[in-house]
Amino acid sequence: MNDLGDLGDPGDPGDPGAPPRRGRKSEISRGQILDAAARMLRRQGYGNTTLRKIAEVAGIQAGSIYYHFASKDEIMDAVLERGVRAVYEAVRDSLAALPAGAPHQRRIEVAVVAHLQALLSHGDYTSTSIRTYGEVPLAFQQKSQPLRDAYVVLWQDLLGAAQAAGAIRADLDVRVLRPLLLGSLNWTVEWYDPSQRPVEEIAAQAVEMLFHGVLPAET
Amino acid sequence: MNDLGDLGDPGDPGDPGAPPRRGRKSEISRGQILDAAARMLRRQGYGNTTLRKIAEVAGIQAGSIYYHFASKDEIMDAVLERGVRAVYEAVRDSLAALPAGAPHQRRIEVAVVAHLQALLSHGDYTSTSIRTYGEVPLAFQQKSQPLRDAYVVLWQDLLGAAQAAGAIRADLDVRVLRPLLLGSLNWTVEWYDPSQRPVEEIAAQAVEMLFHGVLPAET
DNA sequence: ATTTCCATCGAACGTTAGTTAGAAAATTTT
DNA sequence: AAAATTTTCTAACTAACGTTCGATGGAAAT
Repeated sequence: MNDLGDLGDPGDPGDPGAPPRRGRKSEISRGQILDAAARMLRRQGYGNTTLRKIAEVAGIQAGSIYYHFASKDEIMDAVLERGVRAVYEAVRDSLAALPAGAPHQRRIEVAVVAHLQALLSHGDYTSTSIRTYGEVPLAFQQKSQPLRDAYVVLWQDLLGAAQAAGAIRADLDVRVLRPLLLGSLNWTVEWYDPSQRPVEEIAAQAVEMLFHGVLPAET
Repeated sequence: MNDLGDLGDPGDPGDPGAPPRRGRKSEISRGQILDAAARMLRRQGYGNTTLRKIAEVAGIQAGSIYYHFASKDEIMDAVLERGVRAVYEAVRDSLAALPAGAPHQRRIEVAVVAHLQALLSHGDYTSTSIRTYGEVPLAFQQKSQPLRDAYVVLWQDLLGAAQAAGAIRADLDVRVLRPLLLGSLNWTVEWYDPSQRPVEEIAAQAVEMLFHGVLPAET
């Protein structure tokens, strides 16, 4: 639910005994600001996204944002983290939902589908966290770095275990395979159009290509 | 040499009889400005790249930039176009250098290698044209659009012809295959580290995966 | 040595950015 | 309904932005 709660230090002045009062309206505005920010960040990047434009989209005044966030950077941070987290948790959970001892091939397939699904359905947050991450000041690249690293490790383990078990060709370097695969998936945010094809179709073809390649079977 | 000459409309006021004077120093500064701009654009995106920072990196004063370029947008434009052009021409030329009637599989392999090679060796220009393109005002997304479209058509034809000839599985949709493949290659600008592996190695593995997939051969 | 042109500087312009703070409006509590 | 609190607005500040322009340095041409 409150998938932002664990980074909301600013609203918590160090009084753990006090319940969060009553204020309900605040949550709504906060959400609208984040939605507006994510949308603008995705389309115009970090430097071109101004607080005044975010405020306009969110339907409030620029100064009012500071009631909810301490700075522009804090908004960026929240959007970025939410994006990675959505993808990370989707993949992690879909793997956990698999019966123990599921074949490696099936695990990889499930992870690919979950990654794509999360990426393309959470819209602006995930797209932003992919497109905008590289151009954001190092200071808060580092903030979401642990989560990003954990995600890399997740895939590395997944693929590494598969190769160790003989489910992936031994002549391929998993350290190259992984970024090539994830790059292919991540790039979909640049071209995928939901009105053209369902996500499942893209996912299915990606899995098919990944496993068997594009050459015709040699019958 | 002057690989920018064919887009240099601004410096060409419509007097084709006049030789370009003598000014040689100007070309140097112009190049330094572009290099600096490409580097900053890649790292900080469009909105965060300021003329003053570009000037600082180029070793001149902010105002001096206007002797060489009419506006900030013109610099962006030049960097962006140079990036796509480098990749487009590399792939086109490497295909043209192939003996007529080369097998489809070989043609695809050559194109992949050329794309990756150009992408990762031209550094900041190509990276910028990939990372920054999406967040730039529509006004001059359109300026390099024809070139980008031409590049898409090139790949579409390459892959389409291969499939028509039976060199690519008939059950795959080339309209999905193409962006998945190019996405995989384009994403390398985000992770590739020249000090770790030569480009050729990445290219070789990408081709191998593309053709045969990651599953072990069923012997 | 002087003139001529090229390239750069330096200081300023108007604008807009993120941010702040006190007043005003909504909302909730009593 | 009044009081207390939460949320928003308004108006301003400073800093930095892209840009302009006259003055200035330096190299080539006379």
